[in-house]
Amino acid sequence: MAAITEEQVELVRALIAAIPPGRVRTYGDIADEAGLPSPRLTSWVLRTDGGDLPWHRVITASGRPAAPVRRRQLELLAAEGVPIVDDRVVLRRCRIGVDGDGP
DNA sequence: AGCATGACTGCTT
DNA sequence: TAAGCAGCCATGC
Repeated sequence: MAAITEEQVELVRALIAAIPPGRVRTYGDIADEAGLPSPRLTSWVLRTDGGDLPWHRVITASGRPAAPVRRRQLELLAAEGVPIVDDRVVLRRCRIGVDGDGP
């Protein structure tokens, strides 16, 4: 029996599904919102149940997509209008839940 | 029971 | 900016 409940997993999926086009969120943000004890659990949910979810809208805090799918994600994100520079997503412009205070 | 793995993050060099 | 290191939690062997 996993330490996390089905409710938590469901919440994670809901949060990911709620991400609007042209916007992205990090694993850590989703984990925090869903109440997961660690951002690694977000990857776990995505990897196991992410079949019907817009997984491409979930990226690492580095602004770089996950390794096994990074090529795919960059293409999908770019198609949605997400600003990408040098194979990297511009989080300060498309990240949700955080307001870029500006440089 | 113990060790290795992974779609991670933050801090330090 | 990039690279290295430790912490993190569930899963698989």
